[in-house]
Amino acid sequence: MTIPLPGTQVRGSRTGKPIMALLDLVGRNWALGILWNLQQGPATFRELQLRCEKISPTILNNRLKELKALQLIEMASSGYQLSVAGNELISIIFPLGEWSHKWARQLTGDEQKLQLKGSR
Amino acid sequence: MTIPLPGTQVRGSRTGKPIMALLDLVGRNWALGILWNLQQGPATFRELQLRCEKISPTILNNRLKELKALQLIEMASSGYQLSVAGNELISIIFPLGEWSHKWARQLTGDEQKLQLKGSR
DNA sequence: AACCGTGCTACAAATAGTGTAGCATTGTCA
DNA sequence: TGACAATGCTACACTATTTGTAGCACGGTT
Repeated sequence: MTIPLPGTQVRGSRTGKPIMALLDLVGRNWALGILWNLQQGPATFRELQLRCEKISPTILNNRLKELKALQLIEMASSGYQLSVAGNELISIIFPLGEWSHKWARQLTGDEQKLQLKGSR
Repeated sequence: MTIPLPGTQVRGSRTGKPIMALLDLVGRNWALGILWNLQQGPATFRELQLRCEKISPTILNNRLKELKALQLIEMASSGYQLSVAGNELISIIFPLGEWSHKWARQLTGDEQKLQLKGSR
């Protein structure tokens, strides 16, 4: 998979509008999960595997490469950690944590309305 | 693909913490892109296909089903539109639009440091 | 030298996404 | 009424991505 560098053609946009590059990036499985888990502090490769419960090393490595190339994370002696930009990104997204609880309460409140089966 | 209902086991978390369900959801290709494009107002299925430049009807339909089940969008006479919750989600994420420009400028500024090839 | 723990790769199987074609339904309008 | 167009959406074959397990290569320790 190519790295969604803003300004180049990315999945979902030939114009390469930065937001589209960003949405391509975060639309990749685990990308946000990795950043989210790095909030708790730097982690080694294996530590990250644990924090992300069920990530495979292949995909962890792919995402790390992409996030590194896009300068959202960096490797220090203590392991992988958020870069300045990565921190900014996470802090924008941070309110999602609290919002998701409210959303979850609302959803399970009217569970009976959901069609959970046959989603594919 | 199963719908990442908070409270159930989702990709990346057996505990089903709401934030993990949410990250699973937005980590799916096009999920955020669809919500983003709905900001401009309601759209029919075909209109959405156009706004999302290159989405296939199969995946558009899958994402719409998921987003509907999770009550982030709803269908009205004018087409698909953001629900109240969907609007909240998007407004949290909205600052990403501006941030992505800054990020893009910074990235292209030190382009020579990137290894763009061989990312996979 | 034998033993860690590390980052990371190989590889086959499973899963997800793409792109084109087109079906079924509804609403127009002659 | 019947041809036509637009809609939501599915079929299907192909390709791309992810998963999960195994394990290699390297740099410390003991």
